[in-house]
Amino acid sequence: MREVAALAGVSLKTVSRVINAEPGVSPELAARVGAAIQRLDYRHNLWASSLRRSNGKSATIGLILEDIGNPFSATLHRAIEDVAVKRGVLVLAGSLEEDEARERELVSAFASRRVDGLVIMPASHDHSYLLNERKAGTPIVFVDRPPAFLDADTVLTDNLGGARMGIRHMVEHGHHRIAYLGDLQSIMTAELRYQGYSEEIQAQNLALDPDLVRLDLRGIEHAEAAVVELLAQRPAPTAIFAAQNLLTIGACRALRRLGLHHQVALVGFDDILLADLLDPGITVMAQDPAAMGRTAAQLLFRRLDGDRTPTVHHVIPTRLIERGSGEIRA
Amino acid sequence: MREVAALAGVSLKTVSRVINAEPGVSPELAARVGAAIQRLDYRHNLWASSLRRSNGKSATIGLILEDIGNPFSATLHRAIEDVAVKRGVLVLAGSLEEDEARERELVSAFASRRVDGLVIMPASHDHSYLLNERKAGTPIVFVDRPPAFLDADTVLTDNLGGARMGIRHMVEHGHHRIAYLGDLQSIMTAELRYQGYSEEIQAQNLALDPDLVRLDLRGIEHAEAAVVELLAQRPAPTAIFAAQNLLTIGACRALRRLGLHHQVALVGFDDILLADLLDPGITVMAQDPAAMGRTAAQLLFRRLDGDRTPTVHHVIPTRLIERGSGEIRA
DNA sequence: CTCCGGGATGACAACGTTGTCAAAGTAGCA
DNA sequence: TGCTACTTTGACAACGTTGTCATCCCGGAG
Repeated sequence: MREVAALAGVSLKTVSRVINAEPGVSPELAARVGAAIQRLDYRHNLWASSLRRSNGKSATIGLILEDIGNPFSATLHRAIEDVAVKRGVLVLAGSLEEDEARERELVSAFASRRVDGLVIMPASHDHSYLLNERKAGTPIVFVDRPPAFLDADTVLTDNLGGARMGIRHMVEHGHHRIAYLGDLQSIMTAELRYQGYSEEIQAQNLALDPDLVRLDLRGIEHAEAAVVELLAQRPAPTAIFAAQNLLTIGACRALRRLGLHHQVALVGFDDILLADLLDPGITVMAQDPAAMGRTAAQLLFRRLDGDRTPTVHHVIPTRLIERGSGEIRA
Repeated sequence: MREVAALAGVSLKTVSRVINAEPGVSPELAARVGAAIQRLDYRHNLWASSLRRSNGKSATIGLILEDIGNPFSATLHRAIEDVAVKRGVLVLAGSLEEDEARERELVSAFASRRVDGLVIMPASHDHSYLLNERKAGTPIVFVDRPPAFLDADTVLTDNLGGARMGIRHMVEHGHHRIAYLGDLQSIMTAELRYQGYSEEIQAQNLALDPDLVRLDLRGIEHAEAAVVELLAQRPAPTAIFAAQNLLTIGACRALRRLGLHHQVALVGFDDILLADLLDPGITVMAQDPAAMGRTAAQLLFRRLDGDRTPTVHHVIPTRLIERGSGEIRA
């Protein structure tokens, strides 16, 4: 900037004025400064600028996701970016992989970079450590999973309601023995989905049979094995509710392997790309990560704009997509 | 930091020394400073620090992708993150959506944030504008698509070779009339895949029939319509090569709709989640976005570490995954 | 002619940090 | 005792920018 000022024969401050389009610079000087900027291909230093400015905004927000690479997180990320670009804000993102320590590391890395706000899909179960950040004025929005020991804005999928709806759908198709495949119970969303399953089973006056339930499954292979086991029981379940993406795929694989994919009903939680090309298509309770991201980002920016109203808890509904596998009758 | 110094009863500089773990601070003072840092929950300001430091590293890199939300980009992003975390580096990412202007905006936004390096999956066709960044010492690596009018490190999929292998595979299964579905020819990778198709067709002494080729298709619906058209011709093609993800899905849908999915062979470029659950499974030439991301990140960090050797061009091979649809005989 | 008002411009300090260098303290040795 | 050598600590400037305030210049009114 000093060089630009020298080349244009003006003071530093005038260059600053031109860059920030402040009023009160004669057109002639502005042109000279503009030319100098071009010639030296000068780049404004946003950090120095935000360091000096009183309110010190960095036009950057931090995003903490379970895994940037998985489709759910990636769609969420993209939706947040779409809201952010409109305000010239960039997004720093990091993956957790269910690692609580990593969560704190990332928050701390974001804090040293003075992000304006934080969107978190948490892995840990105590967020009181975030009190400092909030005291420093950084708004925080939780997505997909709620905060613990901290009151903060939240955007969640209707896990409990979605699971109940999925179970009800199968009951309506005549099923009484519905097996359940669940992810790690330590994950709040997994717990809620299981709660939805058991509530709905009981609401329908069915027996909650522990032999039909497989929890803490990680990944496709585990689910596949679990389904083979479940179907070997007598009486065998006539329907399966898979409470997560990969578990649905595993269940699907197992059913095909056993040649039962036209006999045993299957409903999955969370949509799967291509699920409509299969035969039968896989019926799912679809989440809406794009809506979640959009909502979370809008909430965050409202807070950044000074909204000090009490914390808000959004619940994004799930949608039943009937494709065949969930409509197989008992 | 001033407050920390006051509370600990030491000078600013001593606090700075403790934070950066510089040698020559007595353990007693270090402990006092540590306690003060805890008590005031002081946060180091990385930008002020990198502003002052001579080499001024921001421990942040910029990543420009076609669409953070699509599985290919997301996997690449994740692979880059995995390399970056090991060095305590964070990743800023943005989506292009094939918008050349947006590409320059993003580069400029990254530049004002003083990122240490840039990984770009470009949309534009002239990258001479990046010369400034490079002159400023920012290493740049291109992924998936090569730079134009700029010599820079590159990590590409073997598009031409992959397409040739896919075509050869179908020829070996007795096909002579192989249709081609291609994305926008303006995209370099699409052009290369088409070139692979035509080279291999000619190398096999087959006729390159323009009636079998549909280029500039965007998305599932277009591909679906194109396949219906292609198969209405007489003589009809006996095999289809879909040169991109969504086009493969579109082709698959069309074949199912026509009831020809067991008669007409199909090979897609780029793998599809769940492709093995379909009947027949979809044979693809799989790219390896994780390897591309890893390679690109390693390259970038080598440059950041001072590697000044001539530019490098990595080609990541594709892999043929046989699942059934590509092995249907003519 | 002086004086006032207002627009254009610049000098300077400050944001939070670290590199440089000097000062102060301690120990060892002749 | 006086000197050196070394360790520990702090004062100060500087990184690139902007907020504050002073200065300068010009035209118009008294």
